[in-house]
Amino acid sequence: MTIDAVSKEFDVSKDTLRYWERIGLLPKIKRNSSGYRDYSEMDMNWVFYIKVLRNAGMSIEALFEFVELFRSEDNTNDYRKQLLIEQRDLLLKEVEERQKTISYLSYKIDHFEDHTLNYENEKLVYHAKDEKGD
Amino acid sequence: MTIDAVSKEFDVSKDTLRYWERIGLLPKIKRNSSGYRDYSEMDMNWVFYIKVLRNAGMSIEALFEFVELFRSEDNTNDYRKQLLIEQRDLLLKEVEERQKTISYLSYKIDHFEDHTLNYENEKLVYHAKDEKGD
DNA sequence: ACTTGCCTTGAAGTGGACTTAAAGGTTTAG
DNA sequence: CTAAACCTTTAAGTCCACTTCAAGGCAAGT
Repeated sequence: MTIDAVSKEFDVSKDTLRYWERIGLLPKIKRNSSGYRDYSEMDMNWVFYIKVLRNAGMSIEALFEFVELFRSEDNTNDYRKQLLIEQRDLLLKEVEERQKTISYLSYKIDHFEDHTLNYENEKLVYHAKDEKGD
Repeated sequence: MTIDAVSKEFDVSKDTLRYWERIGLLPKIKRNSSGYRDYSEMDMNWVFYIKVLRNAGMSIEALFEFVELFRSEDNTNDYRKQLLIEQRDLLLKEVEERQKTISYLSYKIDHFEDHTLNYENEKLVYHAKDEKGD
């Protein structure tokens, strides 16, 4: 598959695909007789994988660990699975943080009329455990 | 309150506090006789507010709109409230995206044994709940 | 053959959000 | 009084993740 097709298939710019390959996130892509990239099925899987995890906010740095672990022979599946679990839990924590801000904003919206900014009160609201307290 | 105290109270570096003020996210902070910053209660409210929204991933750009709207006289509360709602909904969407990746990772974890990377299948998994697809 | 447009590379540039440096004034402990 | 430990400013530097540029090779239409 050509770089243009892959770019369209996954909605990732051609430059980004070349960049990911250059820094080693993607493996060296095979070339056709003209030196153009020809992506294999496996390459596409990696593009999908990397895109999903990048979209979820995983850093390039973290993705290196990921990619390395899944490519190297001398790692057990248990270890790989553990990494997946770790990354999921990391994402879960991040989502929890976002949720806190969302309910804080909801509080501000619901109590808009009596709102005068007061960080001491709002700190309490912000850090209140997920109880729909009014 | 001194810059050092504010920095500690909100866990935001002094440099960042000066930076936020310089670019206009924070108002001009009053100075004491030595020219040192002396943060008022209102200033602290803004620090809290900005910190919460930054932590939630809101860009400086978006925060400008926010701050301006809440500072200017000629805007109705309705308009301000609308902005809060918009920002909350934006955050909600982002969280939904993250959730999708979380359940995708959960799927990968649960089906680890029979896993061979295959983006066509996994795309389906990833977009399972989200009928629209791309 | 020419033109248009896609592909290649390495290097340099961009944008966002700080962070650090340099040079100096102020406060406080001994 | 002196030195450490604060504070001030403006300007330059850093980090991340691309993105754009420059110079050229390859391919398809007319």
